[in-house]
Amino acid sequence: MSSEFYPLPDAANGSDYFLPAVSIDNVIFGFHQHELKVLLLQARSNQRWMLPGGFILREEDLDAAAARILKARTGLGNVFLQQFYVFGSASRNRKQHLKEVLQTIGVELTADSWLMQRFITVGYYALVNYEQVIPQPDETSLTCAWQPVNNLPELLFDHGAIIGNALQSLRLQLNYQPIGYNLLPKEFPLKSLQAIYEAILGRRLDRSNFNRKILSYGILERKDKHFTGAAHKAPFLYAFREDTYFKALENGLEKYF
Amino acid sequence: MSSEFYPLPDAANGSDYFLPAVSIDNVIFGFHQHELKVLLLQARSNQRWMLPGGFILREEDLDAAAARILKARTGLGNVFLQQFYVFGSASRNRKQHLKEVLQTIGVELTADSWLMQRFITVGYYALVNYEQVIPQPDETSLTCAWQPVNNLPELLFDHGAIIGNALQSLRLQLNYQPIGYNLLPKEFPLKSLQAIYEAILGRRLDRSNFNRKILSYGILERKDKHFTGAAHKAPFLYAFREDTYFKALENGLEKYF
DNA sequence: CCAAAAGTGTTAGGGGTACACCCATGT
DNA sequence: ACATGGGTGTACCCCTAACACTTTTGG
Repeated sequence: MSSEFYPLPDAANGSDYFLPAVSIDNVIFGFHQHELKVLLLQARSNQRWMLPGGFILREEDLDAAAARILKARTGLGNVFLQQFYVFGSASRNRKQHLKEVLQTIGVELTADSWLMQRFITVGYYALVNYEQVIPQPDETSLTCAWQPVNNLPELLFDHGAIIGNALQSLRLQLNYQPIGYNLLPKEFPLKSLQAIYEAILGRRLDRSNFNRKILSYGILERKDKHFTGAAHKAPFLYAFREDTYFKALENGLEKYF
Repeated sequence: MSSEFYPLPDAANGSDYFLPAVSIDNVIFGFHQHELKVLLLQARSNQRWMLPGGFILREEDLDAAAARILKARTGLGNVFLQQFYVFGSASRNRKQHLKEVLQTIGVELTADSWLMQRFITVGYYALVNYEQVIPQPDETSLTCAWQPVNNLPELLFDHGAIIGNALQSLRLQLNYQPIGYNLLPKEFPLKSLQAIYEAILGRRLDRSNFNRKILSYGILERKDKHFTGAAHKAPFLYAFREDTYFKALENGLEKYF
């Protein structure tokens, strides 16, 4: 939880708008320059980074709330969004930070505010196309920006642990989720897809074997060659064949990775 | 949510004791007579079955709440308990049922009761040793009893879907969780372990290959033979070697199943 | 002796891994 | 021509699946 205040509740009666005691935090993954990145917000009050989060409207599905919060920071709708864990430790403490954050937008919190009670937060991870995202900071944030997963800045609260947990879940579900489909543009070279798998798995894969494996399942369609201007063979571009891809995911690709 | 009312809240001020709007439901798996079973409660008010559930104390860790709720129904502490999903649809509707349930213990709910608002519920699954459980119904229930996973009675709310979801999660995590260790007594024949894997996976496994595979990793220790009195060769009993077993699980047994 | 289940062995096939090799491209 | 990276081929190894055979037990 942290930054999704639309409609902006006044601190005293936010519980008229939102489910009390529950928040959502989104771990939004993008892929750029052969690196896996996460979209983060930087707090105005103390320059620390945090996950884009928010609350659930009184009569809103949990998934819909996560999608609304994601849309507010990225502008994107209809993206792949997956719940992965609930963080419910009683010692999750955001009180001091919340006070400071809300002061920057001129809101004073009293000790009995609905925001000052203990919260549990539901973690969602999203896979989005980096190029389509227009990061939008909220009122309490300096910036909204991509940060490399392998070199994260220091994070507020337990947000560092939440990202680690998201990555681990992503790894476990790798063969059941449309990883590349969401992270890549429509057409892409195999090398990019391989780089994504390598970034998520955290280890190198053999190029030759990767190509054979991924092509063997018939989920990709070969398009034209792509001339980058580099001094080597131009790679073919590929696109996912939606019909076979989603059918294949139902049974998992575990035989392939 | 449903049946864990200790300390019993009065309907008006339960939110003084509990986190509002969040509940827990436990899917408790046991193994008996070659069958996977789930521990359920039968409501006094309408004879329908449901999952044992409850609420989270104001300053209680989520995991601790799930453990407390499990202990109230089974008498067991220190068991394997794993969060698997949050059910957060806005249309999860328990209002009518809650009214009826609480009437059976003489509590009248008003429309503005904390219990009458929308709840999201966190699903946990537990693996327990069937023989150690002493099922304990709560005040609103006729009985607390084991039901076979493959032949469940009709369930209240979305509890049927929750059990299905728990099973699916269990399948996915099969190679990372100490399945047999929690479901079986200290010593057991390989056949029992195989039956558990078959029940969870929903398909038959080859006996010969299963034995070779499971033994190849050195997580089992052979004990004495067990004479059942049946007219065939007496099987060896085995016990988990805790040292190697838990080390092996960290990396997963995926090469083995 | 027989039936049933445990224990052990064997074989064929497939897929993963680790390479080697050739091809296309722009400098 | 050459360096770079793409595309393709291959051989070895291990695992899996399927099934056969032997051993033990009580009827």
